[in-house]
Amino acid sequence: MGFVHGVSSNTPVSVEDARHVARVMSALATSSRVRILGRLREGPCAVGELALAVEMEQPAVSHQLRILRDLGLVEGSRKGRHVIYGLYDSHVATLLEEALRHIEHLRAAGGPPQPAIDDTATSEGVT
Amino acid sequence: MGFVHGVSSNTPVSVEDARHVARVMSALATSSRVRILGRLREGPCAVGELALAVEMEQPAVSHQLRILRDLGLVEGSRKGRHVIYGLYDSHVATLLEEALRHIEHLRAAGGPPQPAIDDTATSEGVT
DNA sequence: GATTGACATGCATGAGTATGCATGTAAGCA
DNA sequence: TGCTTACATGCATACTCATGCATGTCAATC
Repeated sequence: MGFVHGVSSNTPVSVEDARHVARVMSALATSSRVRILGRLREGPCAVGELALAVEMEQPAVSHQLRILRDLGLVEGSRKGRHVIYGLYDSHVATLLEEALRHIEHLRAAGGPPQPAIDDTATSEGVT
Repeated sequence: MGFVHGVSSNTPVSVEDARHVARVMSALATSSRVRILGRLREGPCAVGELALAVEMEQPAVSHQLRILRDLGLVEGSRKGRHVIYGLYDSHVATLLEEALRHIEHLRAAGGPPQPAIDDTATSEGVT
């Protein structure tokens, strides 16, 4: 059993922080948003283009963008009749990359318990 | 506006990866689990102790532990009549710390849009 | 100013899930 | 074996929330 003891950083997590973390992380708790952020990581783009890229309907994308915007993860600015969205800052990209790196790590490790679920219908709306 | 273009890492995120990320991150999407992980980060401990630490009822903690276990974030081993739980590996701690670092970053930046919601009742069961 | 294009928002629906309560199960102890 | 402690699991409930459809709004063009 490879437990991880308080090796160097055992700062207690306040309830407030926990809530804040949960809120921000909940943005990455849905694959649709992760895909949106993933696309945005490649560069800013308009809503319609985003919808095509992630294969979702425009209203759905707008809804998710609103959430991501409220959380301060993305930012949009009007450009003519388009609204170009992009990641709020590089820190967001870092967070996303850390998440990706993590699952990569899991894959490499052979994956701990890797649920048997096919995951095909995990909060996903597959048209 | 300070958009983040594809400066160096624009690897497209596959749908599969997005789902996986979403799944893992959903573990951190609830403050109760974040608190549990936060406590565990300080060192392994039994379920009852955990329940006291995070101020939740034992069954609730068990339920969340099951989820975290299924996701491979924590690990438990029987020690007499107790079951000691701990973070699965240091990578989990890293992920948690990155999340904490992120909200710290947000705070420092004055916080982008910091929703006006009091958040007092955001999926939380305040005894 | 009327029309078309591009997003955003409102509303309703359906699914996932966190929590509480009661109960089941494993492990020490008398 | 019977009892108590420490967790886990089942079930029911309430709630959050992602999506779809319809509609409203802002901007450019004719």
